[in-house]
Amino acid sequence: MHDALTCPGCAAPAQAFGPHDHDLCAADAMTRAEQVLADGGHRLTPVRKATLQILLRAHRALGAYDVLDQLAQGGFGNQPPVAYRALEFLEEHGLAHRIRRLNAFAACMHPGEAHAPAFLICRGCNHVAEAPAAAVGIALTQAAAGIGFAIERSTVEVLGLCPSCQVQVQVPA
Amino acid sequence: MHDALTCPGCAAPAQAFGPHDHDLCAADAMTRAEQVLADGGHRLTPVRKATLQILLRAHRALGAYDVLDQLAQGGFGNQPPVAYRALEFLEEHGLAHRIRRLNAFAACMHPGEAHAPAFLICRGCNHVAEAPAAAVGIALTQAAAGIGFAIERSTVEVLGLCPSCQVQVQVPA
DNA sequence: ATCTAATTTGTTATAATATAACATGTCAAG
DNA sequence: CTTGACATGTTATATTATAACAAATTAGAT
Repeated sequence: MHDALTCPGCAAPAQAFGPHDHDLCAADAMTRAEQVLADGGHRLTPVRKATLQILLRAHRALGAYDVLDQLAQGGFGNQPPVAYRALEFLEEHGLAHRIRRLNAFAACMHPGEAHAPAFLICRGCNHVAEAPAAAVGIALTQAAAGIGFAIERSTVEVLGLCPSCQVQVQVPA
Repeated sequence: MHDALTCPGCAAPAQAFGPHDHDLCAADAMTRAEQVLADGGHRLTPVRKATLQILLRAHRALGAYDVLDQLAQGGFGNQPPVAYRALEFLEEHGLAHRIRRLNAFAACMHPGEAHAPAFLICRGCNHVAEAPAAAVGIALTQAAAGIGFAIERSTVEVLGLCPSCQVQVQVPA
């Protein structure tokens, strides 16, 4: 059910939906994750590290139970809270993103950098890409400021068709 | 669990989180809903109408099972698909919005008008307001166009504190 | 070193949300 | 007044998520 591929921020925008060397863009993510956590005085424990590695290796958005299966295979607990806790921890610290439309989670490829992620979800190939959405964040902040609302977290997700699927797939999922 | 108040588009932006006469702004919604559906050759059947009325009267975001309870009390079926089908129908036709962060649904107060809704969810008082987000839509469209992605539906939700809760509530939910 | 307090992990159980599949009913067009 | 499309009802189950508590581990204080 969860076959949504993703590599947010992994390539330049123009290549986000194209092929690229995921190992290269993911290689550094773990290191930076450790830095981010160390800076904040938090720990990248075994389950958390394994969870992040699962997301990084998957190179796509995974459901919590998909992650749980892989954690269990790795010798960790096999009950839902094991996965949910690790995923929530990663999200809290900006190391993973939750994609609500898919009930799924994806590794963040540029932890530490402030960013309000905007996800482009292709209903043709199920790829998920993170768009350069600084302008979106600014527009949102301004709209909120207009009525005195203080934004803390944002969810920006769009569903549509990526370039290649615009040619091949025209039927709604 | 679902006590998220909402009245999207019901008042001017500055009053979105303030008091206002909901009956006035909701009064017209049903009429416009009927027009929108008639124009498209669709039917506002009893369950659908009842569902929309439930959302309008609630004046807030309701979970599908909350809606279902009220439908059942109104003599309709009491099984989940009854509510989900009506809610999905309303959403498809722009008469209701799904708020994914809350797993909830809210009536749209200005059906027919093209709009990519942006919701402001206050974690203090659970109010939900729809922000004037034309700029957000434009920014999203441009970001997507930059990589050739064709947007079909968008989800824009932010969590934070509304003006009054910024004074009273400072503790995360 | 080792005690203590806080954090983390594991487990049990269950809650909350959502959909598949099929039977029945309704409605409008021909 | 029949037929085909659409809508509703129902049964059953799938999927996603959390509450509550026990056991283990870790970091810091002494």
